[in-house]
Amino acid sequence: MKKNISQATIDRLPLYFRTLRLVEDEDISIISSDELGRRLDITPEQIRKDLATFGQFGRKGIGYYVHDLKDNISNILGLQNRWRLAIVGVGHLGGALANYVNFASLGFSVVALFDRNSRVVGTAVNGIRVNSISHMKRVITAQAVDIGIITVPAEEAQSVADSLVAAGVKGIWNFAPIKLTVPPTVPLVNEDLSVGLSALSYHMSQE
Amino acid sequence: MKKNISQATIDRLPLYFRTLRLVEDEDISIISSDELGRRLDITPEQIRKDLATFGQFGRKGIGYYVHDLKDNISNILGLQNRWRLAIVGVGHLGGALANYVNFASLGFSVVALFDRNSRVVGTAVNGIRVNSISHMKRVITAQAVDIGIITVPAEEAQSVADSLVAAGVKGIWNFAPIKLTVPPTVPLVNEDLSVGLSALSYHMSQE
DNA sequence: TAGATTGTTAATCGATTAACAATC
DNA sequence: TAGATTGTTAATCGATTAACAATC
Repeated sequence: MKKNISQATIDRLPLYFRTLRLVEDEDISIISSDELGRRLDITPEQIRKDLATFGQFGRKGIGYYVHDLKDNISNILGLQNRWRLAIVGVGHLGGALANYVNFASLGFSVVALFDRNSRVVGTAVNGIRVNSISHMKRVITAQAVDIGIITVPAEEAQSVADSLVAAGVKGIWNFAPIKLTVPPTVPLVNEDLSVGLSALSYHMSQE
Repeated sequence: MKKNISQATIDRLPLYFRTLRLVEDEDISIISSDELGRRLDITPEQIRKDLATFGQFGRKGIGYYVHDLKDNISNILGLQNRWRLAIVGVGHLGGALANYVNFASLGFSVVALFDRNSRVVGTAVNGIRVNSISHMKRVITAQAVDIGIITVPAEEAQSVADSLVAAGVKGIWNFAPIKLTVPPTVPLVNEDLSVGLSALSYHMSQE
């Protein structure tokens, strides 16, 4: 499928998904774009437009069936793939991500950990043994890893990205504050935490 | 100052800042929008437009003085304020943020930690003692905390946000996957990690 | 001077918002 | 039927890109 879907729309889908799960837990079976918008501070028009990009999920005069819409969004986001994750760099942040419970509830599972430091290799985090980076290719193949998460210092990030690509991962989630170069066939999402914090600082400094 | 500056522009400033620091370390004193754009995969026109929003920092025919531009961006972002941070929720993620070295290099310092769990209260993380949430107001005042970081489960996040606002923080950085309601005078930035990971999943699922 | 490069104005592109016909 | 609500088209708004005069 090759439509032109904006990143803004894609980034709102997880918010819809998250809210539909909460609504479902409240035993509400139908929701309007109005109510969904109210819960997220997003206009109902925006929500209908976003959803209409992917199909007709609602019923005129009624609203959206919560369970159906949730499943549809899950499929649009590709969550049914139950992606397998590897974390490279088991420092504080990598270790925290290895323990992050919200991933599991979205169908992701952490199946491999890597670190360069021989003092960390061999230890276990959340029940997962830490491997040496030098064994990356073998372990990633054996564990059928889909996504590589980079939580190493910026200086090492490009070399880790290269190794991950060579090992055959299908996507990269990068926490290192540096621009990575990867083949266009490998989707890359950057999660530079200092961007958000700096933006907050900016807003706090205004008037 | 009350111009209408887009969030997209604000989010690019930390990238410029980060790159200027690297460039400065390479002992390069002048850089063109072209070279800066090449290093970040951003068009030079975009960079000039972003910077022109805040003033005239370059010299026609020459480029930008790296050190000056870096300082100007730092001031625009309000980093000279050297904000003081408190982290509420010392689980894996909160603990990782308490140890995150990149914050210090941007002028932020973590000065207080809070947790609800009495087994965690009294322990120290990165040399900082964990306080009970019930002492939030007193400690935040005493430590002159500017920014509250929320790393508690979603169910507790709104109540923590309310307490932080009541205690007088000037801004909130929220990692809990839930929409928070805060007064318009308190800037709020959401850092929902599952958004980025879900977006990656989406892109990996396309064709 | 000739070449390089900014700052700014104009043109284009894309995303959001508004309006409303369709229909439950 | 009357009221509610979607899906979609049209209008608006805002951000990016292109062009170029100014000038180092």
